[in-house]
Amino acid sequence: MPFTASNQVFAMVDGNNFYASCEGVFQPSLKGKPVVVLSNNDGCIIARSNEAKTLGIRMGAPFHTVRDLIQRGKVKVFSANFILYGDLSARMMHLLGQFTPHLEIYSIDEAFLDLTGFQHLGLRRYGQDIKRSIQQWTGIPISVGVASTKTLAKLANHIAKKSAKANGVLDLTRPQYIERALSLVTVGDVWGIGRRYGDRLKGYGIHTALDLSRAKDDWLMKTFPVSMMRTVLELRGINCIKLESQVPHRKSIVVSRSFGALEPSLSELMQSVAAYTARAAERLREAQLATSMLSVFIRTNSFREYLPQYSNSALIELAVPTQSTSELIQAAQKALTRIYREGYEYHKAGVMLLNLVPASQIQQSLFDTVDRQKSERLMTAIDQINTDFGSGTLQFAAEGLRPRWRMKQERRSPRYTTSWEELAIVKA
DNA sequence: TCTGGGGTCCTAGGACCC
DNA sequence: TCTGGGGTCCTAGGACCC
Repeated sequence: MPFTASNQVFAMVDGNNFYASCEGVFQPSLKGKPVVVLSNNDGCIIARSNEAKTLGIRMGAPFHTVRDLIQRGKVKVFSANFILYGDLSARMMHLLGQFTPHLEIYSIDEAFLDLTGFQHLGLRRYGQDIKRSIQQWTGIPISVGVASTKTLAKLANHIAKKSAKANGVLDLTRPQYIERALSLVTVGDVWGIGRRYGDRLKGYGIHTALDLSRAKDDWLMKTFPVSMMRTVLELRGINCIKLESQVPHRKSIVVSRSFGALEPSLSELMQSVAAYTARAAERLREAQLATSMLSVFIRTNSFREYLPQYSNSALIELAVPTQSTSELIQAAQKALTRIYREGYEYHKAGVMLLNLVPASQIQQSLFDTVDRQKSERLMTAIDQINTDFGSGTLQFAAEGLRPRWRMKQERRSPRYTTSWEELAIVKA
């Protein structure tokens, strides 16, 4: 018996074309029109409405390579507006929480729901209820996949989104349907199998999720990392990946940006690194964490093979975990001077905070020269002002004023839900 | 001209120690 | 000059996810 019945029931819910759908929530005139959303720096396509997909605009395509398609197809183009998407996401997750005792928020637009014990309600009907509710209260269309493991729920969701018959909801808990479903899904579309493993598997004659579920265990174990075996067991209905409703605290915080066409000078690199550090430190305090290790990296544009290439990073350890922006900016600038070399066109820089610990665990060191309590009060005050009066109201001098290197965002929609200046205007 | 950003996990291999 | 095995820890790089 390849497919084990399990009592567990998971639903995987995600927003269809989430970012593009978010743009449509406050602009009903976009309905039925092709819409795309661009990455930071307006670099490439990160979301497409169904109509934009039909035009042949590929996910991840650099903006400039699809400019023609976009003009011909009269596609509406937006710069990413993550504040808006985050807010709509929070509303969606809040509603989903009312449908389950255990919710795992997996990404900005995806969640797993524990529906174990809900079978008597009719899982398909329950899924339709969820879908209707989210559509009604947020305006976001979603898809729902239901199955006995998270990997199968993902797969059910994948089919639900594509099949007209499913109408956005697929219940895959009954074993007799699983084989057929697995045969419909390309191996590369299975959760946990990416491009590389997908190609390798095809090389071995494994083309569908069904083929993969039938592969030999010992061969899998010696050919791939253990994560592959987990995926295969999950496809067979054996639970290996638990629902995580209590998210463990994150292990790293990264803030990085590319500079686009600009070639920053050393002083501009210094400013940008200071600004990224300040942003990372804000997120650190928001999560009530502290860091004792900071890494800075810079690199040239690897797409331009004809130019001299350079990429390096430097790690700075701090004696005591800290949340202080000024302390971190000092460390970051020290790291940058270590790795900076003249004569290169830098394309990207970033700051990583590592070794994160709960802020409550910070212990004063004997050799500590910083007055931590004073620094903490200052940071709290700065964060509060920036929350109340808008991000960037107060900033550190090291970040520079009106810098050239700030990213391009020429087509951002208003922050309808989070900014007083940008509320939707209703004409009656 | 123009190619995102932010995460996690796993493994291999080196350094080091006994 | 050649010669051992085993354990731990760390890091870099590769793979995956959204």
